Amino acid sequence: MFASGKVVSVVATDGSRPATMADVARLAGVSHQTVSRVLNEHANVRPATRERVLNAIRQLDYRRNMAARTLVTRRSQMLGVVTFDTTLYGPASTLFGLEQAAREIGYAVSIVSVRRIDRQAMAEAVTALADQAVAGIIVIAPQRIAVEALNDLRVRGARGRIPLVAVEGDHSGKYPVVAVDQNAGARLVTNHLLDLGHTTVWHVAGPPDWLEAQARVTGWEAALAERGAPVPEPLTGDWSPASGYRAGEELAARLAASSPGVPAPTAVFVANDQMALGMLRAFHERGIRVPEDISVAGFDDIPEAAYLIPPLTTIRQDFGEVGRRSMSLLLSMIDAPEAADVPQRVVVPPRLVIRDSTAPPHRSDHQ
Amino acid sequence: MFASGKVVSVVATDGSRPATMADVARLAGVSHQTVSRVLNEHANVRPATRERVLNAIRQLDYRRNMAARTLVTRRSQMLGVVTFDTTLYGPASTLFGLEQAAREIGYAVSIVSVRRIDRQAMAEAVTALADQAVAGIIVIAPQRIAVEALNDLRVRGARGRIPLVAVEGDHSGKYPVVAVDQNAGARLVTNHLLDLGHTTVWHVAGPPDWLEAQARVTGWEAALAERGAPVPEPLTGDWSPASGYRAGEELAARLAASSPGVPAPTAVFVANDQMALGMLRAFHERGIRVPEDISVAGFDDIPEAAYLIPPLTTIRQDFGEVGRRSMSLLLSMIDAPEAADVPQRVVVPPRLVIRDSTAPPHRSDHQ
DNA sequence: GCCTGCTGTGTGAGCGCTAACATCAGCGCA
DNA sequence: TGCGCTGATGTTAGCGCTCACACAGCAGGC
Repeated sequence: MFASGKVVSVVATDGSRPATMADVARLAGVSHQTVSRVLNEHANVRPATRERVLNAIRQLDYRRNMAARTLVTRRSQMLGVVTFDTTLYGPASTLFGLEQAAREIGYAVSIVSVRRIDRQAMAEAVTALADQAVAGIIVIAPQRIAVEALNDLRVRGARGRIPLVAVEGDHSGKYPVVAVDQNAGARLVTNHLLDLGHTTVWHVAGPPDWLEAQARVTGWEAALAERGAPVPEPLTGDWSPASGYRAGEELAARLAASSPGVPAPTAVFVANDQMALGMLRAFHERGIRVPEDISVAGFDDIPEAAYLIPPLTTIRQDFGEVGRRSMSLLLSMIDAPEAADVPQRVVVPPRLVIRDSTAPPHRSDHQ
Repeated sequence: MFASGKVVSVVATDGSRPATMADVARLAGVSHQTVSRVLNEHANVRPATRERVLNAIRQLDYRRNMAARTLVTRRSQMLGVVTFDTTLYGPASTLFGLEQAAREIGYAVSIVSVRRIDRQAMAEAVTALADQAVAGIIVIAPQRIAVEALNDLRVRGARGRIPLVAVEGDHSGKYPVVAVDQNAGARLVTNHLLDLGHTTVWHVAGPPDWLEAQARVTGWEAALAERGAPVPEPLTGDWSPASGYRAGEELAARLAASSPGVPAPTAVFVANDQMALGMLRAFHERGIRVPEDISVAGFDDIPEAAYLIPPLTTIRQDFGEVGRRSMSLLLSMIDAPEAADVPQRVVVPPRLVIRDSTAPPHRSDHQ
């Protein structure tokens, strides 16, 4: 009888006002308060009464008015997400995972994407969310400045402090962090290359103000140091294919200029797949073969990675998992605002994906 | 005196409840209604009074309670976005543009990303947004089923019909559409290849249930027909690099099997860049040179396109512009709900980006 | 018989805002 | 002088919900 036929009616069946709690109460022959109790799953409602109310709700196609609820509880069934650039693969995937997880537990998601990250932009973003009385906030804050801005904020809503979780930041701040273990990922690739027999591994880092970029540098250095391998001066890019291309040119020059005294690079760990992609082209144009002349490894495992020329060895980050974990962390903070047992750092392990862009060094040419 | 020092205080300065309109009214020595009038920019408030109110607002760090406002106006300052897969380059970029545009005009954005698109998922997504009393909805609905589901919906909120704009859909529906002209884009590439001297152009299409995929097929066919070129049977992929790789294998087989009677393909228009990327690798592995042996063109102009091997000729879609345009269209519908002069279709022109993956056919081998 | 305590339900107030109406001073004009 | 008009402001009544409390009914204990 209801919701039949082709037309799906959202909210109201006829042309009139949507049903209110009072309408439901009248139809079920109870008070509006009893309807509220049923909706909020309070105890102490007789099963028979509950059934009558539920029937009335179905019959009237009743939907609770969120605004009224928010007004009195001072908290909406909404979560806020502050993100930096939803076009980048990492943030986009995290956002996607976040949204899925939120909706499963009955929260809507309001997003604010900031163009530049600074104190003011961060304050504005968080204020906009506080205005909506969000129950909690997740900040995808991969840059140092974002974490600093966050620490200066006193995030208050109509109901006191708003729980906040940072994603992909570091642990220096006041807020719990959920992140993929960048350091471990960097060690993983570096050790993989070392294991293949390379004397050392070069590195193309991401922008220095990105925490992830720095963690990858640190992990790479540590792995090298542990094995007693020399630590070359890292090159720096900006995550873009263009910057990877430029780094490739530079490495190519070093390859050409190598001599017995100045050994040629035989392996590079590039801080993300897009830069690795640019580097691959730079090498290709110069007739430098990957992995025969030089091994190249990336980070992220973008969908394209498996189809580059050659298929790219890289580190896979499970962004969906990051989204889910941060959501459940946030939820525990919302439910128990003062609990001390909230983990301050949740780490998602990365995984090494070996493809064809890495191989043992070629021992024929120079030394 | 205010907002000084390092700590940015959001919403409230001290530990008490946030200020209400009544607090502001008291401090300014007026009624709360006058405060409301100032806030809503009503006429008939004396400049001196307005100043006093504004000062009080600043002094108390007052922020209007959205929930209360929404409750009485039956409409929130929020826009809803339904999107399919925020991980894909197109939807992600559109979402980004959308959010920027929305915030500039003072709207918050609530997103719902659906995993699979069908009537029920669509109805749920839209219902969730209606529950939040969004002022308008934008649906990024690139698939046929999405448009159909939309047409079956009667999108009603607490305040009657909610304005809705579809992005990247087609025009068969009840709702205005904003989209890049896929057909024109396909013609652009096809003609470019024909102009280079190719006898005909092969095509790798996207999934048949995607409207964009179909529009690209149509445009390609039309361009071929106009020039009297033969229309080869199109191959089909699923947007992924893997499917592009498989299409590449198939074309490679045709190249190998070509004879004077069965001419070899010399040019392919691939329906998106990711598939083109997969195809490039398939060709590379088989020693088929691009563009010497075969020209390859893509669609989208993803950030990687310029750094593929070889750099990819493709069609650039301005997703940011799509976002901005749909936002302003939606806004005009919100402001004038019954206006008949709302455009039913806004088309954003695509642009041909010529790089190195396309060239005149090599007239040496067969033929 | 009465008190106590529990369960199930109803009543009333009020969250912070806007919309509609009410009020009132000041002015022009017959 | 009185009338109506306008501009500036105040007053009142909700929007639809949840919270705190009231209260009835019934069991159990003494």
